[in-house]
Amino acid sequence: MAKAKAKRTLKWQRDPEGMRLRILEAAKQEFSAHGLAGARVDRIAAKAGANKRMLYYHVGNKDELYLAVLEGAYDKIRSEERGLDLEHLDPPEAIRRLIEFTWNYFLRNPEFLSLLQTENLARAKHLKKSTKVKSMHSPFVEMIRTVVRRGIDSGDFQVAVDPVQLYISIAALSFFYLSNSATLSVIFGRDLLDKKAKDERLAHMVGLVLAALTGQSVALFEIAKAPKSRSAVVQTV
Amino acid sequence: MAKAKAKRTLKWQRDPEGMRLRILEAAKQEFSAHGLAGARVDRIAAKAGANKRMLYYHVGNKDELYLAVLEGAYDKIRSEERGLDLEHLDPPEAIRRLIEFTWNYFLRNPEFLSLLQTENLARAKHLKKSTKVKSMHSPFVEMIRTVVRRGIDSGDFQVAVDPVQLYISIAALSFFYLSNSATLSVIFGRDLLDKKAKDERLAHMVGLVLAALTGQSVALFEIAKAPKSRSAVVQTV
DNA sequence: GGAGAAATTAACCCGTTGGATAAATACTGT
DNA sequence: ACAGTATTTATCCAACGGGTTAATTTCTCC
Repeated sequence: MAKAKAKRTLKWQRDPEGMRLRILEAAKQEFSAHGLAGARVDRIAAKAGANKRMLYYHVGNKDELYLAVLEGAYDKIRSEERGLDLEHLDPPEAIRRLIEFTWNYFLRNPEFLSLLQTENLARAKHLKKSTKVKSMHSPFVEMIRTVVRRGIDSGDFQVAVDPVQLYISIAALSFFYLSNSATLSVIFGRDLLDKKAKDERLAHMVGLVLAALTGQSVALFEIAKAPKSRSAVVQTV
Repeated sequence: MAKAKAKRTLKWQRDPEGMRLRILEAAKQEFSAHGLAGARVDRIAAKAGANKRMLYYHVGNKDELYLAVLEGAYDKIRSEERGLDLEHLDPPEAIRRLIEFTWNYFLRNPEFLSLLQTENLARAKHLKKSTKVKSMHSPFVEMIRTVVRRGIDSGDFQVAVDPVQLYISIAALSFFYLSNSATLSVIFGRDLLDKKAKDERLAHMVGLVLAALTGQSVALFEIAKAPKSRSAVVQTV
């Protein structure tokens, strides 16, 4: 019989790279769903369609696996941010885009939020060991610093802000809302994740930050576009 | 011999209430330090100076213990907030005080942050079971709503904001900074918890929120008190 | 086509951990 | 003072979970 063809039913196939990816993906799911201590090595193996031994063979023990996942997560968001191209937008638009990107990225990648929470619960014990992660953030900070400086020079922004401080605030507004939506929804008795609530939140955040930077609180919220002079405009809810 | 006096060395004393408190305190420490899955029942017992059996006798199993801790945490912050007395301050001052209180409360009670993170990792599974917690938040929201309304009527605030949205933003700015300070300090390469950094953060947050509400970005940052007309003022860093 | 390396499976090991059982000790009211 | 109950201690254990060892199968290159 032709050798290339009916190779019979092999019990398994070799696929080191694919296996490694499946393991990391499964681990990401598991760690973000259950935290570091709550994660189960057996579940990761099962989810990856692999034998538990494979985790140790391809990545390492539980902690190393976790760090690999974490590094991958940072890698992904920073690389997407690099494509934002804020240089060619006028400063207020650049800030708006950064906020919108951050918000949407967090929405699309809830595991990223969970992983960060988990790592902070561990006081960044693992991240501190990583050499990769430390180096990839200064370009990002410079990107924001440039936007701020341009905004001041153009007169769009009233006050210079430390770019790190600004980025932390932008991230905070999205991060806290989303990562704590479960408890917040319970205590405030409303679903913070339905369509309408999410739209309102984005508008609120953009308004808050841009108003503070530009001093133009009329443009604060989108619905405040055509108000009757200076009297207050009530935001949706 | 006098009975009240030399009662000899008792092997142990009864103290149900004290024991319960010590257990809850120890559990708070343990859960906030290690998360739900990472917490060890034996460690809690040891830390409480008790026998493991006592946890089950006085509170319940691990999950019930955890919920009791969580409820206690919410209870404490809401009760302190009730003493803020925002009604008698003019609106911008009231907001400033709320921000400062929130910031300082989180600083003084880091376990509260950890507990919330842990509970959100669990998607509020436990909190949903709690009947106590749900009821104690509407007064708080009303308190903020009143401040906002007063600010609009007085002309201090330019735009009406949903009080829940506003509170979430205020909490977010402090919460994220503090709860994620470990990873943020690593990736940005500076210690976000030293004295100077904390002072700057508080000023930044107050400036951000008040500028957005009042539209007075000149008063944004404390150091921007005496700027040379409308040109930009560089914030500390 | 087959030897040796790479990848994967299967089975096991052993400390840990949440929880339970039973016995001992301290109070309280009478 | 003592009986009965509330509180606490002393052990125990079965399941779990991370990690390891050893055998099996597939692939590659000569």
